[in-house]
Amino acid sequence: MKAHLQQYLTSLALLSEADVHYSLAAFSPISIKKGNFLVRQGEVCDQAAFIVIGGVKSFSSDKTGNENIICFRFENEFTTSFESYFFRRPSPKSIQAIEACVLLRITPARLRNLLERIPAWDIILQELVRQELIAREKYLLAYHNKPAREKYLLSLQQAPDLVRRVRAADLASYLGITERTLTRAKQEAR
Amino acid sequence: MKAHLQQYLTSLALLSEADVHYSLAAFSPISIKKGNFLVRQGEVCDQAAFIVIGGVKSFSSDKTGNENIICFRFENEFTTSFESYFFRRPSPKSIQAIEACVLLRITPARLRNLLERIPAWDIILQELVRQELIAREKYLLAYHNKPAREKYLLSLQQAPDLVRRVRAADLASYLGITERTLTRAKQEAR
DNA sequence: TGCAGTTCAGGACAAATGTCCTTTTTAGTC
DNA sequence: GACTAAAAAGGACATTTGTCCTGAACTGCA
Repeated sequence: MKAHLQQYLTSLALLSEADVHYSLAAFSPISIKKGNFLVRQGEVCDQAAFIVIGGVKSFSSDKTGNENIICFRFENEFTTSFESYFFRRPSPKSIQAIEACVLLRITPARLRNLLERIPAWDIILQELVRQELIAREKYLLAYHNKPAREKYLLSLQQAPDLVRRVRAADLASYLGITERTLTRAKQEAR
Repeated sequence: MKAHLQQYLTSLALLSEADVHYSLAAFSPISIKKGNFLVRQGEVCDQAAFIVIGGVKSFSSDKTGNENIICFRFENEFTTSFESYFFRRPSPKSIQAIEACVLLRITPARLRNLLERIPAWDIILQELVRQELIAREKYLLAYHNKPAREKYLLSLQQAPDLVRRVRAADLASYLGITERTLTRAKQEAR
């Protein structure tokens, strides 16, 4: 169950074997169904999760319920509403399972404990934040200010697995276009 | 000249007076004209800068020269091509002065020196990265998947100073629309 | 003050995208 | 295998946005 996380933490080469072991104990496994929420926009996020199986989407939604997806996460990635989790503020976004998921969760309290006992966790978190920033910038630099067809072709090229895996409506939201426009782009690509 | 940076560093409450003093010495003042580049896309960024006076834009540009602006920075903010500066990789974006600027620059080598001598600089950098991530997410959560007029009204409301200060073409690029569309939005807002 | 370069507003038309809806396809369940 | 729900495709039309262009307003500097 925790084998993937164990391997992930080991591969970072920042923790001793004992540290990895101690760290694993701080995570609790949970299975959730497709459609369940890890966090709801406006609520304080009290968990970060390592995804063992499945995938999630992060998004904001307006009063009319339109979803604005800004990121997906899958196996062997962490997911949380970063600001909300660390600063205990209402979350600006929701995180929802787009597939049945198996997660390893950790509460802020347990994470604080890890940080006190194992200083290297500080490095790990720094790196996660950095990667997250780089990912957001990469998205903006590549997709922002591009017409729909180009964005679709780009996603096909840069993230074919994502295109295959998420449903059309979610991919469209991520690309900042409507489902109808995505269909047209697909059709023209044939 | 360095008074603003001194005040900025002091206000963080992370450095002793001596640390602040030592830190200031690592920064070199430079004046640049509107239009000059701090970094060019594709080159390795060898400076981070604290903006004393003026403003800059960060953007990617495609072969046709279209600018895709993803962020602005002004007085009392740091600016750099983060990944390029820290990992010595080609920068995915350019940073260019949109006004005459007075900057305080620091090279990666000098920053490393600061990090060795003053551990609190680690905290400062972490915080800068965090703020950067939060800013990008905030943009995406608020502006992504919104029609042009709404984005313009939102920027008017959330960042009126920015709207006043940057030229229309740059604001349009930042909002992901054309200058013509921005003009229409302005007209309808009257 | 006048001139040149830059920035901004807006007309006319074309193209892209969105809305609303129906049909087809797919996936899951008993 | 049949039934149901979910997802995807696509038609018809409205709206938004973009392109190309011109003229007005503004800015900096001689």
